[in-house]
Amino acid sequence: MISADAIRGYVDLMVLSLLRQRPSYAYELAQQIHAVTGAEYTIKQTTLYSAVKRLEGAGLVTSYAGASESGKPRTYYCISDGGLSHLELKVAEWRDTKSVVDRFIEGVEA
Amino acid sequence: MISADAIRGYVDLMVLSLLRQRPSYAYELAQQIHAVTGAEYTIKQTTLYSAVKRLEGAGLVTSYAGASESGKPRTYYCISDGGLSHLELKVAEWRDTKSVVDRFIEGVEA
DNA sequence: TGACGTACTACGCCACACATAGTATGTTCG
DNA sequence: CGAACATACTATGTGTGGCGTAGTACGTCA
Repeated sequence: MISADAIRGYVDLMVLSLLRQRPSYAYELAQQIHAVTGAEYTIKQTTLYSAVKRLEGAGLVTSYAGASESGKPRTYYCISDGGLSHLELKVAEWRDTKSVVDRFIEGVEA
Repeated sequence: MISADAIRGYVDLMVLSLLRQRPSYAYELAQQIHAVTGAEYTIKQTTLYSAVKRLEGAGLVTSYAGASESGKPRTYYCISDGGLSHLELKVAEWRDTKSVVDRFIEGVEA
């Protein structure tokens, strides 16, 4: 089980990388995150909804009104060009962070 | 350069892993972090001092009054047994987090 | 003598993940 | 038939951790 503290700062990266594959809506993104993490991390609804709004406010995703199969309105999100470059930056930073943290824990038996 | 957001949540891990090797004091820990990260991350004094106090409050490190070469008082910190087990837990969690985040960014060119 | 390095403290801010709570419709099943 | 459950989303507030800003105090060295 992965704590919120451990994942903090990487929700945006998760959302953007999912939206990079195809447009989606918040509720589905939550399910995908659950699935991709192998149920190791279950994002809270509030966390995810505020994340997508933050990303939209930053121009990294765009939204459009769609509908579910049953006709219920549903908000879809789509990654923007800015979102794509942001994602690449974040991925690069993630790689740096990994190598740096790993340097500290070398020699620590887990 | 690694942002504070990227490293957030891992300062404790860095400090504990340094103290695992030998006792040290806050100012030196900051220099070590700078060195180990290859200057990619420079921790702020306030961040570090609050981190060691937090760790001490949690019983993960103990402190003792020492002195610098010039005789100036200096506070040394030493990892406790609790700190060692906490470090191992954090390292395990870090490995989980790495594999989970990596699953998202597979296929993203950096 | 004054700039720089060492060693540390105090106070407050802000972002992000979360807690808690609620709305509203659709589906399923006993 | 109705009650639980899933879907899809909103509103408001809290807490933690890293940082900004600021200041203290001593030592060394040019």
